[in-house]
Amino acid sequence: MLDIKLIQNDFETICAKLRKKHVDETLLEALRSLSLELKKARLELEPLQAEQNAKSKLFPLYAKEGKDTTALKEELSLNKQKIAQELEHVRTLEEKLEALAVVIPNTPDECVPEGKDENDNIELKRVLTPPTFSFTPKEHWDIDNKQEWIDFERGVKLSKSRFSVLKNQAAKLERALINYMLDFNTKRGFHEVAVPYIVNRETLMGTGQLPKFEDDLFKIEGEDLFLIPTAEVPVTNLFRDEILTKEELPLKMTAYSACFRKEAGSAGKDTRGMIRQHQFDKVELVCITTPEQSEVIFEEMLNCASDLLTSLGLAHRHLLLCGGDLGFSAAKTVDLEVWFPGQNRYREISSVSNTHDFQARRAKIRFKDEKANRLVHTLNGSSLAVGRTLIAIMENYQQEDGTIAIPEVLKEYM
RNA sequence: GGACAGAUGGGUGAGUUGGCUGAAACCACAUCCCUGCUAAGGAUGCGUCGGGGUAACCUGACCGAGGGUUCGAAUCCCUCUCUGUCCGCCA
Repeated sequence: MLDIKLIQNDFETICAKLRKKHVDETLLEALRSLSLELKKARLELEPLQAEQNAKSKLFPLYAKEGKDTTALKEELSLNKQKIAQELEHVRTLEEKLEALAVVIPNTPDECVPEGKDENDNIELKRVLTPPTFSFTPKEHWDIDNKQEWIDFERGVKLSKSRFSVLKNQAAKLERALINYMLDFNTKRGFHEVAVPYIVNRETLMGTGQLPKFEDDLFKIEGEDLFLIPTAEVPVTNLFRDEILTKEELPLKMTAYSACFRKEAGSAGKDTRGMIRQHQFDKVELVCITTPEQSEVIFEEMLNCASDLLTSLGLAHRHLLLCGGDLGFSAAKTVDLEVWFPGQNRYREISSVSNTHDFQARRAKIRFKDEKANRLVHTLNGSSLAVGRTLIAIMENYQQEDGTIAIPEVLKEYM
């Protein structure tokens, strides 16, 4: 959520920033006028309440002095009605304001480039050079054409399209990858946590998936509960409604979880193979920091994910997302794209974002700083999407005879 | 799933015959003093969010959530949620 005060006091700046994200300005104007209206309404309500409070305290005094309270009582009954009216007005405005405020995305950081979509993202750097092959490299489903590793057909039988089953070496590699990634992150100072895969509405509001993106989530029927789309959701919300001490920051966490996404709006995209599934595994990094240190932590997280790819021998590149491609909660995002020889292109495998205080304001995560309580910064990043790493290994480590080599660092995990 | 009990500030925990209690006390924490040695003593401060004011300060809301009764509710009534204990079930 944006800071309403900033919208009141520095409207033009907020508008200019959100223009990068192509937000409809009439929404912002509505938000501003609503917030001013609410301020005015409160100003009318509060003196009435103050009067009611003060005069109510007269009753015990009157009783002591034996004075008659009939007139006072009548006056306050009347005032009470006025309060009820004003209160109703204030609440209506509050609800409207809240409904509007929670669907407006975060403002992008200054470093975010202008742009419409993924074509306007800026490549920051490339790490490792893609491997060369003495034969034409295949896509992962062709390497494994007998479905010895990934059984797409039976995944569909069990559930529906975009579900798959891992078998044999693939199942084992998946497990090895999860352990390797968690160990790698732990060595970098991230503390491992294991969290629920089913969370409530407040939790999803906190990180910004709700109310706007309910269609992307799997909902538990008959309950106000949802399957998590990423571990970022429960891990960030661990500290919802809490006031942390400055000493315990930064909180650096890593978690493995299964992730569930409806992939609404992705019809026809990546329908083959394991790139885009309704259920996938991911190892996530989440940090909670002071505003002062969040940029440093961002780099640390990005390096962690990038180094992880390097350690697996996977060529990749860093992409600074442009305003139009930036997610709802993010102020700044760098995507990591790994080289897929079979597809002959880079594909996203990690995404590291700084949300500044956007999620913190929604989730009320604060820290004690000297005198005041301030909002923390929250950051998240994948390190890495496990399924995509698995198929990246399949494509990059494929041999001419159809077998697949195992990256050196994973051997002890297999 | 059934029965009973409970839900108060960072923690423990008073307050539940409605009225200067937004909240005792203790612990923790912060600053200062004393003392000097690893422990102790003293003073002050210390809930959250918001509005007004240069400031001192004034003021609104909040005692699980929502609603009700009342001039006035942490305290009474209703609904919901959660936690604990016992029973049932179960990996």
